[in-house]
Amino acid sequence: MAKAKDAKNLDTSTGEKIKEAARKVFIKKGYAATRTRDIAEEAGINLALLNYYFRSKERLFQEVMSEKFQQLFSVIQPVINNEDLSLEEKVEILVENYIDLLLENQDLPLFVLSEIRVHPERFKQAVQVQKILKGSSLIRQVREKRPDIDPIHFVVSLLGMVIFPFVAKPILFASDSVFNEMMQERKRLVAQWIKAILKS
Amino acid sequence: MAKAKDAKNLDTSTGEKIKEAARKVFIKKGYAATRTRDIAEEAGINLALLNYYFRSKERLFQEVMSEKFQQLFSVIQPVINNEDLSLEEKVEILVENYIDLLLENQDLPLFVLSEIRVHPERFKQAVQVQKILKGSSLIRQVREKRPDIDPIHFVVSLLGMVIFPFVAKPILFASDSVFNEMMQERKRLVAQWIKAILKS
DNA sequence: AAATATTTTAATCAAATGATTAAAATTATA
DNA sequence: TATAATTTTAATCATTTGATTAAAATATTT
Repeated sequence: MAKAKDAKNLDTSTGEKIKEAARKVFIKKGYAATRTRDIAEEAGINLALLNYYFRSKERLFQEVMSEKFQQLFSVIQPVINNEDLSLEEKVEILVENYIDLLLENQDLPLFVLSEIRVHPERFKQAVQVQKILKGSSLIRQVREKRPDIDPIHFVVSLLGMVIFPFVAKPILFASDSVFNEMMQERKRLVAQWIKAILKS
Repeated sequence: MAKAKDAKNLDTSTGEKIKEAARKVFIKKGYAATRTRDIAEEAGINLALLNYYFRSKERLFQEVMSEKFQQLFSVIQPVINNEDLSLEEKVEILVENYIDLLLENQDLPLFVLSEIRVHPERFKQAVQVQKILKGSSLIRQVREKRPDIDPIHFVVSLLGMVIFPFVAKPILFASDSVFNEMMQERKRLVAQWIKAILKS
């Protein structure tokens, strides 16, 4: 075989170069505004190679999106189902980890959410998220502590307080440095506030 | 003159038919995925009329977006600057009014936010929102009550708790009816919770 | 080294797309 | 009613776009 799949080529192979360029361009422009030529140029490869390696723009996008969707939930899943953590510990870790993830990938939430909005049919993974969440240790612990309120309200509040600033950043925040400092401060505040409303 | 600008034609005129179709299609698909032919078909008019009345796809979009951007903030502005309302009253009214607005226009936040993300340069209006917010009566009242915390944290939390469910709806909620009931219940909860964390 | 398989390139296609044009139809004005 | 202005239509343009093809270049196997 002539395929360059040796260890040292795994991260610089043509396929990976294309995928990395696709991540960058798809996330920056969204699916519809992205031209396969943009990706090819960004990757420094011939346009035909994109189709040679990934068949179509659509399939390349699916690979990128599937990866980004997972990235968005892989931080949550191990925490919300860790039976060894108390409810308050879960809240603290979730907030801290999620803000750190989003600070490193600020366009992630809006990229995923806006593509889902336009093409909900492509995201059957979303149904699974609902199931995993519903059956999680976190939800059970919240229900025990506050049987009077649907636990999803607390989860939505936590996620809203953490994710929304990233989604509304262009409207609400002036500079990057102000935003970043604010989000560091916010780790402590959101954890504190969620714990407070769980008691209220 | 031959223009049909009589009162009875104002809402069914060709220009308004095009604009209404543009609202529908742009919001459903986003700018990049929208074809001017989609809008023409939706409006039941000849494609050339779109350019005759609005010059270009770009200009038609600007009109629609400007309208929708305003819609998203016109509910807030009068409340946050009403000197006659106490902080707690402002919180209650903001939450109630905003949830009602978004229940009637569920795609509004994600439509506006995702277009801003992809084309931030087109939204100079966003800077004004920051100014108006910063100088609002609401911010002053929050600062008085909690001088220890940057008031923007509270505003972001309120907006996050209210807007995020609409943004994450396809992922977090199964059916429309469940969602709508949940959001009605949420009016009371978010108001209560924001008031609580203002005291914590 | 020769033969074979894989990767890369330049050229090209067909369809889609935003926009324009010139003529026809309609409406308003004189 | 005749004339002028406005609106609407069908046809067409020039680009753009995703994808393909056939040949060239490179790497692998025998």
